[in-house]
Amino acid sequence: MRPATHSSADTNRRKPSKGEVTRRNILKAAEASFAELGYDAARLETIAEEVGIKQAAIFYYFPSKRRLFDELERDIHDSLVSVTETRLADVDDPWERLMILVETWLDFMVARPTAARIILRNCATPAGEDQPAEAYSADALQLLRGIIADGIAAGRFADVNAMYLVNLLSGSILHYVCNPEQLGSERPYRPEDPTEIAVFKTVLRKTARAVLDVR
Amino acid sequence: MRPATHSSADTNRRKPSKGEVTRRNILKAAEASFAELGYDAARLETIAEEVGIKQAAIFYYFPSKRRLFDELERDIHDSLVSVTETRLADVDDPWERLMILVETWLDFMVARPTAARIILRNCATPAGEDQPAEAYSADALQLLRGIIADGIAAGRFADVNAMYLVNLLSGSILHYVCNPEQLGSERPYRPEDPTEIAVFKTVLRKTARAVLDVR
DNA sequence: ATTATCTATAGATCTATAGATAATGC
DNA sequence: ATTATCTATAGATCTATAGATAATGC
Repeated sequence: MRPATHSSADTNRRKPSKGEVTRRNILKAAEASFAELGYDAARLETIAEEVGIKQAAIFYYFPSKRRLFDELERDIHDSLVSVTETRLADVDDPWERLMILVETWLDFMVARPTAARIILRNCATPAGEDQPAEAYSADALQLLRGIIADGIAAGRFADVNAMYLVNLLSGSILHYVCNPEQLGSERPYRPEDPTEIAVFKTVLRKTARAVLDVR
Repeated sequence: MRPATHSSADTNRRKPSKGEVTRRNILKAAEASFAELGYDAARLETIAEEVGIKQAAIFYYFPSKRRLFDELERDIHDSLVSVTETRLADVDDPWERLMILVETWLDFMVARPTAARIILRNCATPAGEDQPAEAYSADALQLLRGIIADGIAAGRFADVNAMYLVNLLSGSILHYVCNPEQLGSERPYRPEDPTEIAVFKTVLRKTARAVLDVR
């Protein structure tokens, strides 16, 4: 028998059964492995070991490695969209909304760098017929595009293709989180350092303001 | 017998022997495969097929898959540094130098999107003991850092950590090239379209100016 | 002769399945 | 009983080696 899908069971706070705990631990360990090594290099053996079970036990919870990965990606993007929408709920001004979105994304990636690495790897992979890579990130990007469109419609933003903002803002956010370890011993700044984050937010703000000709 | 390394032989223009041609074809096919699929998912079988030889023949030219990949990466970064230095040769003004560097990098990545994807994948991979991931990109990044440092020293640029510029500029350049296929059917812009490139260069220029407080 | 390529296959992994067994909770 | 996990292994790959053979160029 397959364990219950977490869909509604997870939402209602209940005593998490042993299986549910294991399932989440698998997802967590998988996220770390996939982020560090990429889909193909990541090994189910290692993931299971991290959880403290045998490799074959993973198949009790997930029908295949690919499905495990897919669920992970789904969770990452759903979480991002969800937290962004929450923070945007009470704000109307396009510029404020844009700033909140950018800061939320940065905070999210800093708190969950494994997600940033997985998304970055996705960006490197051209979308094929098998992999409609857009699918997962579409909602998040739509949020950003919508804000830009609103700002332009309201005459607050210059008429710029949202694509450039996506590349500039979300691209650099991902790099902010993923790059440091790349940059060697010289100045290994800590992306989770609050001071560093604050400075980078200022940089992002200046960037958006310049590109969108705000004020 | 191993074939001659391409080091000096390549530099002096000679009749390329059959082996040299095959070697280059392998590198080219490997670059396409590694870019599309990543190191682990890429298969030597596919690469050989693309070249028109059998998989085992690759080992006549390269001692291992890893070495093949390493040489590729070396070539990508050497080419980037080389073309950048050439274009920078006669320019002194820090701001002009920065703009030339950024435009050169963008042109390079647009002309060689496989390189962009490979670099992007590298960024996603945390540097381990085995992989001093910085090694290859160090020279290119040092070029950018040097220009920023000069500009700051000359009082032309605000005193900003070069890291932010790296994340912002090189990060978004990579995304500009790699992202489009990710963004689905809505507006699949062509990163190699000259008009698109010109606009994006303007965006990058505005960004750099804003962050560095130029003029 | 030397250089380039092929065939065949060893050896190492890695996912996934089958069936047995242990732990849990009503 | 049901849920969770284990052992054992089939089956599919994939890199890399060994040794044979074909093509090239002096």
